[in-house]
Amino acid sequence: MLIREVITQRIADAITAAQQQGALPAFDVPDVALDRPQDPEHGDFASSLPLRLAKQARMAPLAIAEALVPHVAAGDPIDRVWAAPPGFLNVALSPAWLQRQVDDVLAQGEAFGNTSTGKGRSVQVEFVSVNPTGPVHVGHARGAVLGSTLANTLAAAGFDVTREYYVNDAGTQMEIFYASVFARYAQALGRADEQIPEDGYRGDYLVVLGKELAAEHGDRFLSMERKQAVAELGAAGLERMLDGIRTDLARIGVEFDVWFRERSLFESGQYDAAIAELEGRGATVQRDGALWFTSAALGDDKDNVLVRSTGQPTYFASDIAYHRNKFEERSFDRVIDIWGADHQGHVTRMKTAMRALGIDPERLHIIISQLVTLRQGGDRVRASKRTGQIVTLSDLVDEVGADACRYFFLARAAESQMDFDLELAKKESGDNPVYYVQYAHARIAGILRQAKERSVRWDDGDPSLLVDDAELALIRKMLLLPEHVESIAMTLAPHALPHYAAELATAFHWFYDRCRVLSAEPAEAPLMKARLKLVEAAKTVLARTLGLMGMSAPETM
RNA sequence: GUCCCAGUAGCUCAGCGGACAGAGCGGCUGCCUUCUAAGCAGCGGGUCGUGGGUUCGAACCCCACCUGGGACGCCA
Repeated sequence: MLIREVITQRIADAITAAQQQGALPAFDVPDVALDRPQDPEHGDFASSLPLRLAKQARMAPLAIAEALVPHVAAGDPIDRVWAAPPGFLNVALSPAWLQRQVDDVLAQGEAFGNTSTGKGRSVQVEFVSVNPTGPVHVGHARGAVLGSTLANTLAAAGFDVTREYYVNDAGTQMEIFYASVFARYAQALGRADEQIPEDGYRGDYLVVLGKELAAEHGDRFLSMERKQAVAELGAAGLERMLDGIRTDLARIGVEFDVWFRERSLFESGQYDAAIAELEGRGATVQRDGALWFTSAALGDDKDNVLVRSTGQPTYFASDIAYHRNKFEERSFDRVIDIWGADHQGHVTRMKTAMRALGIDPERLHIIISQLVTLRQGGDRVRASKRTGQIVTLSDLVDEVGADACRYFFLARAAESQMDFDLELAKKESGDNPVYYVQYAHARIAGILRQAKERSVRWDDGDPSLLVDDAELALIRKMLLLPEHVESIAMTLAPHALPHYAAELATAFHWFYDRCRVLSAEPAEAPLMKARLKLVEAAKTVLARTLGLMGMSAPETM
């Protein structure tokens, strides 16, 4: 049970008790609305409940707060409860309880930070899903980092998480891709007359791919029947593109449990079944030779084509089948999609489609990750594939490294457009928040390393000796991790994590500056051992936080 | 024209119904005989885009407008 839940319950009980004894009039007990006040003067927790209750109770807010104080059960973990103008109820945790949490953190080890929020419910996080027609660029990378961190955090919060990449290996764009691959392959074999289609993929990476395929397969596809050659060579090209995408993503620690093929929806009949169900529910109409989803009648701003007059299904149609598969075939309790800003217009119609299929759209959470602008000094480079200026993920990792890449992408809310400052990310100094956080971990590791070299044992250390403000502040900060995990699982906004990591590092650096840990003085041995416990616990929490963010926790720097 | 996102310190961004609006970078001052100064402490810096409204209380909710970005295709 999280400490905030304990406090919440104590206050709720206090209201009931106060009412029973006539100190407060009768009314329904609302949510306690517990805050973590910014100012330490206001305690560890604060409730503005009395302010909200004033009208209902017909009492002054401060009087309500004062009436509640004597009814909040005293004793661990609460040290003090008091009313503060204009009507807050403040709660301070007891130092003794805080000290004991050090042993608790050590006992939990790598599991510290876990919560039972998810209760084992299943959640799928589908992210990146870049069309395998080109390399991963920095805009996709933001979604990749966001998705993997969200997945890590949801797993920590007790959800059964599936990380999934949707491979668009069907549809018109792939036909164009296959034709482009074939042209580059033929060109690599000296056939200058083979041209990239009008709207084909012209990136240099396909020239390279064409040469590789030519080297591997020779000219046998040139003598084959054209249609079959394009299909077979295209399939080989697709797998190579996917390998490249997989490799690029692995460099920033992004991995998937499932690579779901769009084609499988057609092969298994699930696509037909989804369309048939929409038709059966009366959500479609034939018009101008095409099959339309009548989304306008369901509240969307317009209808959308499902099957073109050519008989070709649209991307939207197979995506509906895909989402039906997530909810119906695989029964995920929740589904989280992370899409780029250019898919924003797709959100409403997908939710509308779910409703048309009888699936509660509330189970589908779509996060739109906004554009990334790369900045190098004063110069700005738009990171968008369609403007022609491709800045690949691979280039970015070469430039700034995986950890900086992850930290900077994570530090911004998904819905905010962001600037990625390459200069700052590359700086190997404390100006760079990445190093600031990792340096704290390396400093901790250094202390523990030296303690071991001196054969110091600290498993019998007594945390009740930790009374310095910096020591208690560090403990308090450590204990916030599970609250952040829980909150991120609800808000799906992991950008709180890097901010928390920086705060935790600050708390440690302050402690480090004020409290010497290692000592050769026998008289100081008990305090040293207590501090070693604290330091080890801090290392556990910092490493876990970095782990959730997919970043490394260096032993030395 | 319609829809979505953003507008908070010189810059990049947190905060999104409560107690004097925060951090990092940049600027200025101090602090290394002792566990890594990739650190710590301090100073300076803001009509929270504008105008209304709701509320005991608004950066946060509602309405209108302004600015920037994105989306409005039988592309994905």
